[in-house]
Amino acid sequence: MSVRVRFAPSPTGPLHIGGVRTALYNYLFAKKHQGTFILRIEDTDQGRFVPGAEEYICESLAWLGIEPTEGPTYGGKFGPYKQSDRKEIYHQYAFELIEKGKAYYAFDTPEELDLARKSSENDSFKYGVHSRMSMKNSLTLSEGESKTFIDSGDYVIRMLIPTDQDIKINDEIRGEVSFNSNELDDKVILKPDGMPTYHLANIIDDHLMEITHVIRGEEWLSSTAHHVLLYQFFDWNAPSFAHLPLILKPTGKGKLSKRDGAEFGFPVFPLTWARDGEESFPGFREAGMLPNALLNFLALLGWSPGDDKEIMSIDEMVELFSLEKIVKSGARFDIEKANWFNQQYILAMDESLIVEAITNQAIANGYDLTKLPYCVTMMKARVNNLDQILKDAYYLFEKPHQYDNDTFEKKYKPENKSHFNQIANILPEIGDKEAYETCIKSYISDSGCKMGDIFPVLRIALTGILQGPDLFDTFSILGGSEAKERILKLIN
RNA sequence: GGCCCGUUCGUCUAGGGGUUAGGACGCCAGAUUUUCAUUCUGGUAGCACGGGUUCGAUUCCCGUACGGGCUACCA
Repeated sequence: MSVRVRFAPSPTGPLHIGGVRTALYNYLFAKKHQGTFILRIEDTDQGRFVPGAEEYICESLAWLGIEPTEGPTYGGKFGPYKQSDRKEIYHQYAFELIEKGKAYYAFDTPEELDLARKSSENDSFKYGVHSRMSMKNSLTLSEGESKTFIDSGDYVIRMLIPTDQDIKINDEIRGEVSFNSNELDDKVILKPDGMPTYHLANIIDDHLMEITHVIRGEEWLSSTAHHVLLYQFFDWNAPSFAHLPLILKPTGKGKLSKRDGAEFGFPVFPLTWARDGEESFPGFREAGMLPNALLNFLALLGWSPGDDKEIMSIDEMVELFSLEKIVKSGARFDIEKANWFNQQYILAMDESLIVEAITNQAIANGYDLTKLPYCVTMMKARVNNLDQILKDAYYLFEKPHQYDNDTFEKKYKPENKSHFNQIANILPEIGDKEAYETCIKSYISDSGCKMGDIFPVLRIALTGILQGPDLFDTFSILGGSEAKERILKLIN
């Protein structure tokens, strides 16, 4: 049987970075086994539906290069791939469970359930084996009473959890995990609006779509017992389960979430999410992160190939990937390491592609595009994300905004003023790095002044700061008259 | 609170009954560079604790502690 895995996000907003990793692992696993990677949209909660979220998910996967081959916009013969389009299917199976005596109607109002919870100790109320007979449902009410509720459509369907049963799950990552059914609640599987809950929809779809491996976050581990039971109710074979460790906040206190980006100062979404009248979130793409660097970093957050290999292409990851190598414990998100990966990818990237990538930014700033290739050559080893190049090297395109006065005062000796004037005057109008280097160095040796007195000041004159690319490269890209102007401006 | 899962340098991890416990990020130092960055070299730092099992446990078992997840008519 060929491997079929699915990534099943719900369109409630932008796709979180943890979701991206789940998608990645599913993708790697599918490719590794020449299987199929499927996208399924889990939009059973109409109240949480966010327009544009589905498009965002697809765009993110496309940007990262881990696209599904089956899904809403990708086609496939197991559709529809959006759960809201499968409502009737779930109905049919929910009623089948009622007929089989594996589920029942419940009529308790949300207020009544709330009350039951609040009046229990520590909110320990559970709608299950010990409490269902004192609640309002088709098990406790007369047939007539039940029928009245059912006819009015005011009901939910709950799964009937068996008593005293051990449910064992053989997780691909964690090994055997077991639950006792007495601790499980009678989960709602069909809501009053006619939509299924995640639990029902999920197992029906996985079965119908012939999913062989369910690879998802650890937050699902607890409810897997319910899912296994549901498979048993239907007499279906359950797929294999693999529950991934969670990606934690940098502090380790809790899983990384939506607003942690603002809290810790880095994106937690692949693409920027900005909608009118909505809270917006920055994305890695817009922050200058390369998709393969992000993937590489994410892959290693919870998995390792078993040796010391760290920089890997997607193909290499596919080759090396295995569920057994996935780590069991949660991993903190470390932006420093993500930046390092990005830097490595920038260093290895073809320079013409970098130029291409930052051209729009240069146009927006009104910069001279002919300088871009040279600028990239000079700057690429000095940044760890793409949009930092033009931010850091703005002085190659416009006059310095400000000067490092402390250093200037420390390095500039008024008695050298004439030397700077001289240098400014002998600069060739155009020339390569060597031309400027020869010109200035020979002046220095002829005049007997010290490099240490001259270079730092020239650097500040040209760029405003002390650190940056090679001084003579900077002269070359700026040209003689611009350099002269900047030198004269500073020393006068 | 209950149930479930986890715990190797600050972080991501390799390893696994006998190892100088390995790598990477970060940090520190040195080399290179007119500066910064890159690159290179070196350094810092770890098996949560307590009991077993064993000739020997970081590794296996049991507890404890700590951390995380779930505990909805959300996914």
